[in-house]
Amino acid sequence: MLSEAGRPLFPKELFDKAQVLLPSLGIATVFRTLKKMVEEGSAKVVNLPGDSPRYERSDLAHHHHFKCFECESVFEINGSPGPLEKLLPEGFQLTDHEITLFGRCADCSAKRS
Amino acid sequence: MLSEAGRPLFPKELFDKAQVLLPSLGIATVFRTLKKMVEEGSAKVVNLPGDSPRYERSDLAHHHHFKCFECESVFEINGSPGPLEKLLPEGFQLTDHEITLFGRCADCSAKRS
DNA sequence: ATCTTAATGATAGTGGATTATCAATAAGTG
DNA sequence: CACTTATTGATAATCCACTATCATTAAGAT
Repeated sequence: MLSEAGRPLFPKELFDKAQVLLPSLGIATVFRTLKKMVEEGSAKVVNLPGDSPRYERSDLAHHHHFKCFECESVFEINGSPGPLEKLLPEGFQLTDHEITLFGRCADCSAKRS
Repeated sequence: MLSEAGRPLFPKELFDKAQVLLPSLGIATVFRTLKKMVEEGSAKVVNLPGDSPRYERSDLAHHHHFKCFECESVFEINGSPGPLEKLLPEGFQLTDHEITLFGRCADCSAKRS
């Protein structure tokens, strides 16, 4: 149940993938396992705006996500824009940030022209 | 029902605020009105990671949001980090982005020291 | 004012994700 | 192996945001 793709997955996606290998698997076990993995630190919750939580392994380098609004696919984006601290008002402390890019992925862009 | 605060609001928040002025108001009307306003373009949906949709007036300049993980308050953040296009892989087209900063707001930072 | 049509409020219903329950199965242990 | 304990699968139950329904009320029109 541990392996993952190059993008964060929904519990249901994980369930479908895992069920191919372990047909008796139940969805409850997926949720239980994910919860445990997050507590233990081996998995991370990925909340993209407007969607229910996805999950990814936690040993990935800091990255963000791109969501194609046409095929709904999510991609990992490496690299970061400039420093974000300078955007904060006086007295605010920054501890985390989430950047989601939206647009058309390479495939959907190609199919369009 | 139209006026709003300096931050995006949940339908329920809007409902509570409006009910003070118009005690007979029902929650259905809030949802209906918001839907209409979004269609007409006078309001905008704000999806912050992990939360249900908030709403804000659409005549605001481009901005992002900061969410205090202590008091849960959301603040508008003006300004933008560097260009985001350069983060994209070949062939990807960027049409929108969402940046959410997390941390401790000025009030919660102060109360802490 | 009378008739017609649109907007509203109360609330039941829906949809989707997640959790609880509990009997069945699998793991450990000695 | 016999027994104790933990894990699992199936599914009912829960939670929440949102929508549908429909009788009532308010607006408009003449």
